[in-house]
Amino acid sequence: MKVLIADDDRDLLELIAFTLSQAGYLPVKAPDGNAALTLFASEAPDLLVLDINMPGQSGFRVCETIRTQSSVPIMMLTARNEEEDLVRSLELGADDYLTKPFSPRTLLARIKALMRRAGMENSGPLASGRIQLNVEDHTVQIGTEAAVRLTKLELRLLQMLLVNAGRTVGSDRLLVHIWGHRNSGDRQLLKQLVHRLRQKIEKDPSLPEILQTATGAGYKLVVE
Amino acid sequence: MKVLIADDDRDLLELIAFTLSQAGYLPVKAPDGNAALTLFASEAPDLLVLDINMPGQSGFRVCETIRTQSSVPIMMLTARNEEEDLVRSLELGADDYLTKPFSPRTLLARIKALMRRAGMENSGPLASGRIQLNVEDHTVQIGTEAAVRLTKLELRLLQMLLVNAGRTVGSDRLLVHIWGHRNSGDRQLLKQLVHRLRQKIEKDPSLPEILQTATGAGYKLVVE
DNA sequence: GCGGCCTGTAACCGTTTTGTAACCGGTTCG
DNA sequence: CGAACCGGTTACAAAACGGTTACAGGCCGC
Repeated sequence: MKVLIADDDRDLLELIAFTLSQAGYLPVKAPDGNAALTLFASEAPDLLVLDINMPGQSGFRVCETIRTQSSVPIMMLTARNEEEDLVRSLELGADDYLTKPFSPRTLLARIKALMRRAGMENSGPLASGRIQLNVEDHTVQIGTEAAVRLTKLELRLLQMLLVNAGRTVGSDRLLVHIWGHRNSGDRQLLKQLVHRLRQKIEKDPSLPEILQTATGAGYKLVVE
Repeated sequence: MKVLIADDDRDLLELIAFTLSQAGYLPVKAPDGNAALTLFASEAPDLLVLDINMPGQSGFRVCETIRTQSSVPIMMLTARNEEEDLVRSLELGADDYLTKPFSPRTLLARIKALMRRAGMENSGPLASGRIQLNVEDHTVQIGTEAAVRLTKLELRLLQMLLVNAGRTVGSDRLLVHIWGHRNSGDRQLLKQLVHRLRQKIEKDPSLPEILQTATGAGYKLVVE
């Protein structure tokens, strides 16, 4: 499993590469953004770890560029005071992020989680029961119904619920996953998003069968 | 969710414990490193918060020792000028750190993040005897009965009682755990909450078999 | 620039949850 | 005995929550 790491901090780059090779991955090292793009093309890694702050091409740019051609999982690295950038990263298509400093253990755990989440060997449609989510072209198909087009946010919501299909996902977790850190009291956004998604995927949106409410806790997907 | 806190600063220890109990965690307090190790063995907490500077065993040592036997998430606390120790801590397997002073809000956010990362956000159903508490979607199942939905406060109460199943839990402790510090005379709230919970989980709420009263002391859960 | 979606924001409504008060019966103790 | 206290219960008010409607600004393709 190849992992491309891009960071201009030499020490950190080596540390990460070492950690990953210890864990059985094949690290590919890029000291800046341009190298990252070149190596991405030549090495075809299975996962990317991008620092945001890099000379020349920022991690942002790299992420943006790569997302135009691939849905490979991307993890961003960021310093503690760049949290607004985070939201932008997620919007650009990054899948997870880590705030520096972090422990090698943590990085490893998150990378594993990302691989698992991405399904890795199967980067195609994410499915569970009668729900089939096609991440690439933003559509879902429920049972034998016609496929429905989703917006970016609806996709994120459904993705998170589908990964945890059958189990309740807390509102806070959803908020963080969909919008990045947000004023914690902002339940209205989630309320809205759930409502809009239900209009699209439920037979009778006022009696939800798929996207159910766990009052006081969160929402869950019923997939039988 | 039990959290072991080790700090020799009494005030800070109490503050952290209070903050965590407010947030629904079960704090366990250790005034020094040795106590931390003892309590770690006896209480089996789900997360550790360790101050680095402590008389006797430093947080450092404690971290090292515990890592030899467990991969429980560890957060280190450090004063501003101890940053070198930090790096060593992280290398030793700590998962995150906070620099003093910090706000309770911050601590809480980081602890939550840590739990999530460790994948123990919803550490599955907490069970004892015939009582099965599902924290993630706020339900309990008693024996083979249908699962019952609980409110946030009912969940906290039952959680506290279940963790101490069979033993009496004092009213004051319950009050603190559920509402945080409160006008101490406010037993009415607890009375109410117990009453409401009994309506949901007891076969005959007027003859409680599960949630029993220890007159003058508190309540306890009978799980046989 | 226009019209279309997508997203964020506010307001309203009915329901659930939580807080507060009052009453009841039992026990304790001066 | 009677006042004080305790826990259980009933009743009601206040606050929070979730669903819904409506609307405005942003963005994109035409």
